[in-house]
Amino acid sequence: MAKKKGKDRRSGCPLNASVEMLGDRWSLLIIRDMMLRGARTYKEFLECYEGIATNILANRLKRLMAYGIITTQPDPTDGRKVIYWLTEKGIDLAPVLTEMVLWAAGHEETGNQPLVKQMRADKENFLAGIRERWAARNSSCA
Amino acid sequence: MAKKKGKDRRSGCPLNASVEMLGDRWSLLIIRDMMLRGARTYKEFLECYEGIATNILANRLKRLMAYGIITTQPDPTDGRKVIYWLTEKGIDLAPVLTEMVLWAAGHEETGNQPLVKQMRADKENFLAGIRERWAARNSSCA
DNA sequence: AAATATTACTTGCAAATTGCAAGTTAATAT
DNA sequence: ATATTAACTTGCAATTTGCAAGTAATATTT
Repeated sequence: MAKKKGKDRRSGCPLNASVEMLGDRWSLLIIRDMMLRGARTYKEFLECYEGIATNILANRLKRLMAYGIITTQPDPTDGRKVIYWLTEKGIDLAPVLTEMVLWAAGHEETGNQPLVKQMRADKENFLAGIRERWAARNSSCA
Repeated sequence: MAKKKGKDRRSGCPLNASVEMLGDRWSLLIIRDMMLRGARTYKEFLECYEGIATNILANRLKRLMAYGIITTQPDPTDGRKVIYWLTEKGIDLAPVLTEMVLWAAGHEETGNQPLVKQMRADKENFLAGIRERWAARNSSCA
């Protein structure tokens, strides 16, 4: 909730905004877990095996909300849980994530080759699928 | 030159590699300055108006080199200067940057609208242009 | 209904990273 | 010869991170 200092001098090129919002070690991974793995609760994020610290997770979720990339809603069936959703702005990051995955896969030995293959084989179709699943989930809980 | 701890537990999905290499406030901006603005020397990076600290810049350049994203070469006409180049792996990040710019432009008010328009109008062509200029520069100095 | 467990956090503190200012070194320009 | 420039490095304070240990509000179990 600080982050007020360097904003002005980095406002020239569009990429600055993206880096401001996503340029850290965790934000994109959280978004990936929501987009690709169906993670929706705090606990699920913690368990997504990357070993993020709980205070950092809380902080990043707040930031992503502040940037309008995710929203929350209490779980109607369990009052303890909070459900995190990708907003439209959030799901619109799918092409970015896809290109990042494809880039890494093209230059490193990476895991989850089936996913990579699917992305490479038909990117547009892959992206359409992601958005479809997102829309379906959204409509079923609105 | 540290960065040895969390590597193992984040090696499952391809995105982890990308975030490991690029997930910070500066790396992508440096790459953008090379790709889009023709920055090639230490001084040019410092002057690219984002206000990066000089020690951080040195550190990030080292990291990007260690990851094979950039290389160096002494300037043949001025022994003080070091020229930084994007490798093929580096220029392959163009689609990632482009998607990031387009994403931000679609959801925020961002600067450099002409660039955004060009990207949106014909993404493939825009990317081809970037790669072409890169190849041209490379061949003229190899 | 009381005790236990779960979920989503917060807090405190040490360790690592960042940012700023001020060097340093080697090569060029004057 | 002297001053300037380019590419860093160093020292140190401030911020951020990561870990361990809470806490508060439900839900579940006995």
